[in-house]
Amino acid sequence: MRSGSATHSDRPNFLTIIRVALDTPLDFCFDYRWHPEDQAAAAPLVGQLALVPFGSREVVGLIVAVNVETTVPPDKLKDVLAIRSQLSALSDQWRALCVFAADYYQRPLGEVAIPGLPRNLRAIKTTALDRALKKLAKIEALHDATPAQMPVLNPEQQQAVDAIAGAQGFTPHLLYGVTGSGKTEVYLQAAAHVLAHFDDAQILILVPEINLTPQLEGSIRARFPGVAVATLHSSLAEGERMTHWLAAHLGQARIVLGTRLAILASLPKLQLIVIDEEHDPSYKQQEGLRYSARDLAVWRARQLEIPIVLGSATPSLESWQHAQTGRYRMLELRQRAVKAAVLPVVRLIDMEHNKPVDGLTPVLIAALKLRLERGEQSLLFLNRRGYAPVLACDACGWISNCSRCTAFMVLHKPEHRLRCHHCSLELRIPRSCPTCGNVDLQPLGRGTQRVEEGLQAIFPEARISRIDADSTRRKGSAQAAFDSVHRGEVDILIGTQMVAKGHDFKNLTLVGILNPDTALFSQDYRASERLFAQLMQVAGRAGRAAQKEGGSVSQVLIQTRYPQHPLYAAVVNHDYDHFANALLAERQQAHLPPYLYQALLRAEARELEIAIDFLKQAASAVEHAGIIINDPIPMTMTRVANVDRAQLLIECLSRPGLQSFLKIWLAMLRKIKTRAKWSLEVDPVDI
DNA sequence: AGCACGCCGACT
DNA sequence: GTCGGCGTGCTC
Repeated sequence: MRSGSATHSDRPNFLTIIRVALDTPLDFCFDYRWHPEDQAAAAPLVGQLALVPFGSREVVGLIVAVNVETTVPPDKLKDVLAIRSQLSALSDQWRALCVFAADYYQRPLGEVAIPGLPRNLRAIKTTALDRALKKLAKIEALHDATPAQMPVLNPEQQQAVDAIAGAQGFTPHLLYGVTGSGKTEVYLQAAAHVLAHFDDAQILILVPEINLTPQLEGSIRARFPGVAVATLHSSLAEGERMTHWLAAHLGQARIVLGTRLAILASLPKLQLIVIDEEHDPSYKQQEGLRYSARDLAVWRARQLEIPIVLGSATPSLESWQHAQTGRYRMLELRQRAVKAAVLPVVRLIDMEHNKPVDGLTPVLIAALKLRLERGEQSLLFLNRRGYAPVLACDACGWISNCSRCTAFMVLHKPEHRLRCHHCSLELRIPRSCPTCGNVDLQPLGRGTQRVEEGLQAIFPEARISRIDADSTRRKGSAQAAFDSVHRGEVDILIGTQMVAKGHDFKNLTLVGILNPDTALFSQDYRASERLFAQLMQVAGRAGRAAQKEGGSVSQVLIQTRYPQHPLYAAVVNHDYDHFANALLAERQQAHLPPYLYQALLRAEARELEIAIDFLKQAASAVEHAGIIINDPIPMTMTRVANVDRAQLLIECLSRPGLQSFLKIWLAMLRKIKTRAKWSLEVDPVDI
């Protein structure tokens, strides 16, 4: 134990000041003294991790500078406790990525760089790190990049692969192709090309949700049997996360497959990035550092001067715009690659003329009946879980409001509960109306449970399975439910958006979409873009496999009250091009993203007034040319778990303009004394 | 964000 | 008499 500054001043030549980024909301770094215990200790390097005392705790931080001159008074300076010298330093490029993200999203560097590291790397003890390093050292590095046999590509796919393989330097590609057009095969062959041409290349493949797309991981491993593949996602166990992260950092893992958090992985030999389903909202982190993994991926590709592939059947308007203007290279897959597979026929069912019973129109019921007779599977998509979204009293008008949120409590019949989906408050279903005593309480509206009940009454013999967040609460139960569908043990599958992603149901020939209309008239201008993507994605569950001889063409039936709506016309015609172009034109005219850049200041407090008051102060804190500061408004769902929330939208026609404003503004916001909790989001998606 | 310190209410 | 509520202030 060293103590007393006299010791240090005795040998000033050995004294080094190092600057460390720590995971704290304070937007500056911290300086520490370091001197070798003995002559053998190697000097700390930028990019290494260091254990330091911080307040009353000991924490691990990232060394961002050594031999700096410090302005911290000597009596405040503390000594570094240890350098994690067994771990090679994180690269300049990785740190530059963190610096960029911190700057762009207006957060301290440490909050970007540290939380993404495996928890055990941030631990005081290094036993887990040492163990993982030992384990990796024993694994013989795999070298054989020879892929297992490669399917022959159709001309469009081949063109796409050639374009990616031939790309020089930073080249963003938008791989635009409907479900089943063979995007995955393009990724795999582009990857094969990169692995064959660079001895030590690493490839990063991002997917929205790794648990819902187990097929991709399987295809990658099968295609590259001699290549080390590592996965990175939030449901890894700590030990696995440590070894996988280290394998990436050491360059051992040649293909890294991960969710959004993998974009912050250390990948020293990165040569290609693939973002599958690039439009997917889950690429946006929605708490803490609210980054867009897709945007960071593009930045990273530019920084490294490597190609990046953004794949989607329904690209985000941001990427679509870039492809239109030529900033991204458009690679289009028009044909379905699977032999004999054809696009499903999409039909609209006008609910005005086709009155639903229990939420199901006669046309849809007849279509379900036909599939049952043929022994084919059907999928009903309804993005609303529970039995009914509200319970109401006819006599006095009471409705099941949550006492803690601006929301209804949802009726969950199997559990005999009213449940708030926002604060998880649960009540027993009241036997009679709490205000007037009426015993005849009515469920209003329809969720997946109620559809399941109604369907079972119509088709008592049918094997019906419901997949939603409620039916799959137990770990592994979602997988079990999907497996059972794949084994053909289910005739009709009812599901929320959980069933929309990834799964490829071989014997599924009917998709019914029950209540999509609400998104058409949403306040959120992004709702229609999302609805289109979701409809295409669900529709893609049908008709993926080659049709049996004489089998039916897969059918998608959409129940709607607005069959004339242009969005549905585009879905029926499988015409994203025109739809996206029309949306872009609207956005341009209305001055909305991607023609405008936004930031959102949110505030929350026990009383709405406190939050609004803070936002008002923030709005008047500074004036700035070219910056539009809107009025503070309560959020649509004002109260969640007894906290009131409000927000303030900032807009600017130029991204750098917004950036430089935010920097100044934030410094002023930090000085405002308030009891509200607040946070700033750059490029918000939910407004 | 943590965490400690600090000053006022109901309890073994 | 103490446990503990969360307000305020600091972290190299």
